[in-house]
Amino acid sequence: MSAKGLGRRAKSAQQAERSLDLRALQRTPGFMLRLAQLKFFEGFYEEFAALGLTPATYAIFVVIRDNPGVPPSSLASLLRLRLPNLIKILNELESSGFIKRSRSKSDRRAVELVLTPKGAKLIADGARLTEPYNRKMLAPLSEAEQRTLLDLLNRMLPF
Amino acid sequence: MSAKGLGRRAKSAQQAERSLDLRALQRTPGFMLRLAQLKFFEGFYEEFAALGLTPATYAIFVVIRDNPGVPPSSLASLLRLRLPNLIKILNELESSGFIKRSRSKSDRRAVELVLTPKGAKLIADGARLTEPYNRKMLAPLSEAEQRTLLDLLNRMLPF
DNA sequence: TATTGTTATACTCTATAACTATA
DNA sequence: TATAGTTATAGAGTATAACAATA
Repeated sequence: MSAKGLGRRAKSAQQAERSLDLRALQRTPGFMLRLAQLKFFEGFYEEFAALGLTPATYAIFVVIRDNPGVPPSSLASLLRLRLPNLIKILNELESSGFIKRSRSKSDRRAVELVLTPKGAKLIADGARLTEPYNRKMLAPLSEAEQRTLLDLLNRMLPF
Repeated sequence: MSAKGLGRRAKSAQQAERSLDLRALQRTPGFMLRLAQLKFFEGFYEEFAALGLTPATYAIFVVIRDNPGVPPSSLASLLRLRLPNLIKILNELESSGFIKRSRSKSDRRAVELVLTPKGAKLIADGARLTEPYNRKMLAPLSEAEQRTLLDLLNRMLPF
């Protein structure tokens, strides 16, 4: 995914768009969710680019931080990633020294994931950017509305 | 994108997940928006597969239907697609006989998009599936909450 | 020279199949 | 036989560069 938005277009094209009838899409929750997610992801790349974090690695770090020893299979299922795709990311995070893999003593097939001190530092730095970033993305809404939105999203999902 | 969800996993893995601490992600709007969008897209592929519609082609048909003559550049900007990627989809829709391209008389660089009767029939059939599909996706919310969610998403976006 | 549409192409994300090792 | 992890690989989706036709 890219950090850049769509490029600027000619004035005439922008004017043509303003006069279009978009009411059907505005009443389409799936389409509006896609736009909202794009906004959050594009904003994320801008805010967290200096740390090298992506939405995916951010979520991975958070879950391992709060659940040391979590296995890759649980992580993949929670984050809605296919296991082979998660493994590729974990390989990079481990070879960069952010996480460590070890085998479970009770079941030697199972892998236990933990953050290294370097990984813990990275997500701690990232966590400091999180609140201002979310505030910026949700700026058009009041604080009560922001809480409502988050509540409705949680209730929509089997999470 | 696939119509299938993640496969079923072993009981022990599911139990391990239930005991995980996910509160940080649940308070992360960008992550919850991603999950919500995945739910809508996966549900969409299930409901609209028989018609051959995807979320992208559905939105394209709706905008052309409500704005006959809309140019590809406006369409791409509205739907947050890059123009070259939209062009590929338009090529398929035109060669399948769903849309028609013609050159503007006032500016012969500009293309004007319209639905053929075949395309109009397809989106009319799709529109009939839309309300039950949205109701199913939003089932955990009351009707007032569904309206609130849509309103908050609209207000979050410069749309 | 700038704009619209288009082609070619590369890169990222996501998906499935098949393998290893443990149980 | 079944499960956890891994590798290899193919397929969407999305990105940029460069070109033709027109303004």
